[in-house]
Amino acid sequence: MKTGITSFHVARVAQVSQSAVSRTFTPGASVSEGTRRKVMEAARMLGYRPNAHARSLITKRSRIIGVVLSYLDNLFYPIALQRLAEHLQRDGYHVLLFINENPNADNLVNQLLGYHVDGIVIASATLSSGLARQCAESGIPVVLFNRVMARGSEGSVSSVRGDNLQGGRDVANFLLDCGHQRIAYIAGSQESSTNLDRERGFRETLASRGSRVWAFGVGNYAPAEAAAAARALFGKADDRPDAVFVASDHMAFAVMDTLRFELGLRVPDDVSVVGFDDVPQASWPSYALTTVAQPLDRMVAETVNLLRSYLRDNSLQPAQTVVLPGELKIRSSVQRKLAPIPVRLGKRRNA
Amino acid sequence: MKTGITSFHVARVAQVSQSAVSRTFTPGASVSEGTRRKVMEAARMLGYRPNAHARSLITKRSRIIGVVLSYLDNLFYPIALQRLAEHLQRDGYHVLLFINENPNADNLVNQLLGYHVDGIVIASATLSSGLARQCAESGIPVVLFNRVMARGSEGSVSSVRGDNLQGGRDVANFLLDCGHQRIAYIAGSQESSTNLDRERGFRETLASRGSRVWAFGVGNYAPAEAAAAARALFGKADDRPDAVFVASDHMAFAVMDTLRFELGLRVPDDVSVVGFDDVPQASWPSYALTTVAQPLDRMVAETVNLLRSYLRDNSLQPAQTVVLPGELKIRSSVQRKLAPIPVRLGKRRNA
DNA sequence: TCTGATTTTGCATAGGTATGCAAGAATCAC
DNA sequence: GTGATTCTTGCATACCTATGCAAAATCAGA
Repeated sequence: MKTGITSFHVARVAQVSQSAVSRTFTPGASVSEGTRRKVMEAARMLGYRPNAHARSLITKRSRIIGVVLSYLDNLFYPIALQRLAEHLQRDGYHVLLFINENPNADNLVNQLLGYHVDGIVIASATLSSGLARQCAESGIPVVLFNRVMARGSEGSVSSVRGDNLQGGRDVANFLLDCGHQRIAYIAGSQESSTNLDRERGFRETLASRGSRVWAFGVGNYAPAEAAAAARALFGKADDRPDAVFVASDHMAFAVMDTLRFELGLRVPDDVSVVGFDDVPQASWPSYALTTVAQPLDRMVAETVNLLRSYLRDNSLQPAQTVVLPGELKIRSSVQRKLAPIPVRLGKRRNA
Repeated sequence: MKTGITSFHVARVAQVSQSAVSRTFTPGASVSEGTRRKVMEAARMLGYRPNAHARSLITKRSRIIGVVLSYLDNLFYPIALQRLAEHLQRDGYHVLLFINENPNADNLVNQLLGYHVDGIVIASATLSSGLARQCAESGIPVVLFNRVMARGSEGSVSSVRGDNLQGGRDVANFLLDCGHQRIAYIAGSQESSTNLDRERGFRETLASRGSRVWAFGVGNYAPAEAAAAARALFGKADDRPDAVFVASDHMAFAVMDTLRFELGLRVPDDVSVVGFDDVPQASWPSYALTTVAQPLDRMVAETVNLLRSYLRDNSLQPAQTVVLPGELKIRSSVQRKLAPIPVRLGKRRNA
């Protein structure tokens, strides 16, 4: 029962030519109902499956999408990956997974190009932007997922992302509206565009309302580092922040645990906490984390749409940037020190 | 800058034959240092990469491993996937991802076989066992990850898994040793081998020590269903269980949240909770979940080892079953009602 | 310098499929 | 029944690389 059955074997059994077999398995090709039946019957008997490599060699389409990720322990990415793979599978495409362990991913992209993938989705925050451009130059559509190109190469590849800038603004407005005075920020990776945008929107809005970031730490999107940052910011009893915006839910959980179980602080009574992403755990009662929900479903759908449009006519289409609005999910991790005020109304009022 | 550069183009530029180009990119082939340099130089200039499809067409090795998963929201699987991909990448292999949405994965396996993958890892609990055997018959090594074949086809494919049976026993012994009397069980998917083994070890050990499962619910490995089961088991005030073993951490978190925030029960004071897997969250202070740690690293390493041995000499090797011991991680989600007793000592004592 | 051993190189082909082209079969209109 | 039209079919070839084989080049030894 070796896997050496080719279209020629099927052709012989079905008493037709190899072309007929090929056409039977090519959607839209011209085959009569009679031969189609004969071929299908023979193929079923022999256990024949068209060789995808031979097929893509001649059609120049592999029906494979390369996906680059750097870590999967933050649930945001596994869920995105799952949805993406499901979408693509429905269209007959499949995901070839690349884990970007060390920062220099140049070796990785070479392998990727060797597979002649039909498209590339980069959902990692640690890829060099030059690398992404190199992919685009090979004629393969590249979509950055939840990421934007570094300054200077914005126009070279497409990107789909949530509105991190506005998300940061919304958090700032919400915390000020709730009456918080000493607001801290715990950053993600300092080089990632997600963190930069969230931080900028946050800082600008605080400034525009006469406030500022009271204390600052860096978590690098790693829970352990975020916990350490929380210890540093909240360890001393005097002038402790009364609220903290953490650049991702994944870090925010670690921060909350550190505040509660290590430092003996209550959330939200002593400290309010806000996250970003709205991963499933954020809604679990243990955390009930107020957070900016990323429009994950729409992000995946837009990513697939972009790829589809590039694949349909592979003429050089201009790179597109899709920015989708998020939504502030208000849960009980933030204390309302002032009487409830409709969010986003008192925009010019001082805190 | 199209991607149509072949070994012939490189050969012309480097003033050598196409064979020389091919040999330069084939490890171990016979090329002189001079031609190798010329070829590498020309390849670099033209941006040449060997076409993986043409290569696998002739070598009959795709260097692709198909991985079948059905869901990624339980962190156990994304982390396993990441480790697996990293291991394989180091060996020059890559992961082609298949998400098994609907139970009838027959369509899925056809596509898989079409890619002529070098191996298949099935890490999903919802694949039909007949399907797995069909893969094995095609001459492609199959490894079941964290899963065992259904009865009747045990010998057809290899499997790597933690010792679920012993894990269930350990939990039973530990809960009895701690003095619990009314012990409940919330099951995973009733068809999955993981759940069946955990449940069997648990029940048998309870029985051998004169106890039994006091109450029973089914969570199907889904947090929402597990929460519903917890409501049903603990909703009434009289004869409430004093401990519950939940078949996975992922469900156990939902159970703990339901107990604490919906039913107003304290963990572990009112109810002790034990999980299975030891995903990262289990050690977070909010849960501090006592659980059976799966030997994830060793499971991945053994999976890669099995695949490697099959790939090295593709003669038909017998299917192997690797069972790796887990470890009970004792945290604060279980109350010790009796004086501390060394675990696993009083095995024959009645509860 | 010559001989034999060894390494390097090029030629030619195989691997499995899709597809343009022309010929053959079927259908249709009359 | 005939000619025009559309559908099917088979032939031949292209896609790109790896590799067996034999010729050529290089090397070692005297």
